[in-house]
Amino acid sequence: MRSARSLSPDRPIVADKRQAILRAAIRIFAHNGYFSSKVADIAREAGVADGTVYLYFKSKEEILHSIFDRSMEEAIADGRQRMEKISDPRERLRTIAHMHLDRLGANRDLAVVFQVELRGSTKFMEEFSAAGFAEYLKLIRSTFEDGQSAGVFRAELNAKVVAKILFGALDEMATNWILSKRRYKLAPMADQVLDIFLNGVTAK
Amino acid sequence: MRSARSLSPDRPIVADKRQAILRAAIRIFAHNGYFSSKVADIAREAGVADGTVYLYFKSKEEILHSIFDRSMEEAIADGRQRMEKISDPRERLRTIAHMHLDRLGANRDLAVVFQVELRGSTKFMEEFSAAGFAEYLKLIRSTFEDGQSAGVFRAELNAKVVAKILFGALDEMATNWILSKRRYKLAPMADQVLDIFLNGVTAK
DNA sequence: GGACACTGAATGAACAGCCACTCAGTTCCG
DNA sequence: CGGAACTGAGTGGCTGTTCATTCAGTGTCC
Repeated sequence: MRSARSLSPDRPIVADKRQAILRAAIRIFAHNGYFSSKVADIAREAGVADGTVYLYFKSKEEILHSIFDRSMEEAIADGRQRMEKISDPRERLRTIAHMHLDRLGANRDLAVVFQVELRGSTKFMEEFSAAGFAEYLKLIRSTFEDGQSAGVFRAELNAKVVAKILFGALDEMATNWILSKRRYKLAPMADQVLDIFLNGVTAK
Repeated sequence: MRSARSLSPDRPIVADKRQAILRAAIRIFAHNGYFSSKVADIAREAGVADGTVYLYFKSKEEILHSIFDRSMEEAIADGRQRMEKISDPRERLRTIAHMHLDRLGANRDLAVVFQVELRGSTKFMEEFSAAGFAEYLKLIRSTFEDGQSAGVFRAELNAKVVAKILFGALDEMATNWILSKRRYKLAPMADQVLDIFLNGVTAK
């Protein structure tokens, strides 16, 4: 190890602890719900003292925000990148849908936080909605509009509504998957949604 | 009025107070969120003392449950009744969708409770899901299956998934309507959803 | 090399505020 | 008068947040 840590001057192990706390919080929130989760539980799960949590986060609420921000940022960056290589609007929507369910399906705890905990108050909803969800809906919508311009999709449809429909359908798949006792793969549901959706919006 | 109340033997004004508390709770929950709502606030809004709330409800949580139970019961009874007069599966789904958004669109506070507050914890979600949502999904699903048998809808589609898609789309319309700053009518969105949905699932 | 001073990350006990729920007492009504 | 309905101040338990204290690691000076 030696003086390796002098490479990151001020905060040697910092990134790890922050990360550990976030990971712990996702698990705790998912299992107990945001409001029933105690900061002390998160600290224990992360292997740090209660006070340490407050060296990295201003409040319990900020932890929830950070979880959302990090994940959403990652997802959108990831998405934009994939979009660059695809030009067909139908394929683009297909990719978006798959990425959506892939991501949630890969981490059940995170999915619970996204599908349930983040929805639990208008206050949160408005904040989060303003931030990431809105942007995500816009991505779907503009992709759809491209398809309309290209004559692939029915021109008379309201793109904003169409975007909500696709999002809502995917969202319901995710929520149902979490609540279901049965264990099945989430990602493949995307194809069934797309089948109906694309069939419904494609210009003849 | 006089001795009219002796018609309901044991609890004269009971229904009124119970009703008042429920109504108050809907407003308070919608404005502050379930967890931030104080029982004292509900009591004040209902014009009763704190303790009175506990004469009618075992706990704060039971109030939330009652709101859900009453509304859902009413909605489903109402729905079944309307279904009797309609035989065409497409018309049935259209009616379900309209009733869904009509009901939520008619009472914003109740809509907030349903779309946001009831979704805020896996615990609630599981309980509620088990109860009413599941039954509602089943109603959609079996209506769709009738349509499949009749050759109206594509036979190769998984009815369970189709039901989730329709529900998810409607649900998203409602949630978006609540969160939106813009004021618009919710009910008409049903037609736009149905246009795409029916177009997507109809047998050619 | 080693003694000393310094730094700031980490700790966890203690605090302070909050609020669901209780219950002893009051009011109301027949 | 008696019982039922109602009241609302008080209580107990809980938990987010703070902060005095610790101490491993680092730099400085002789």
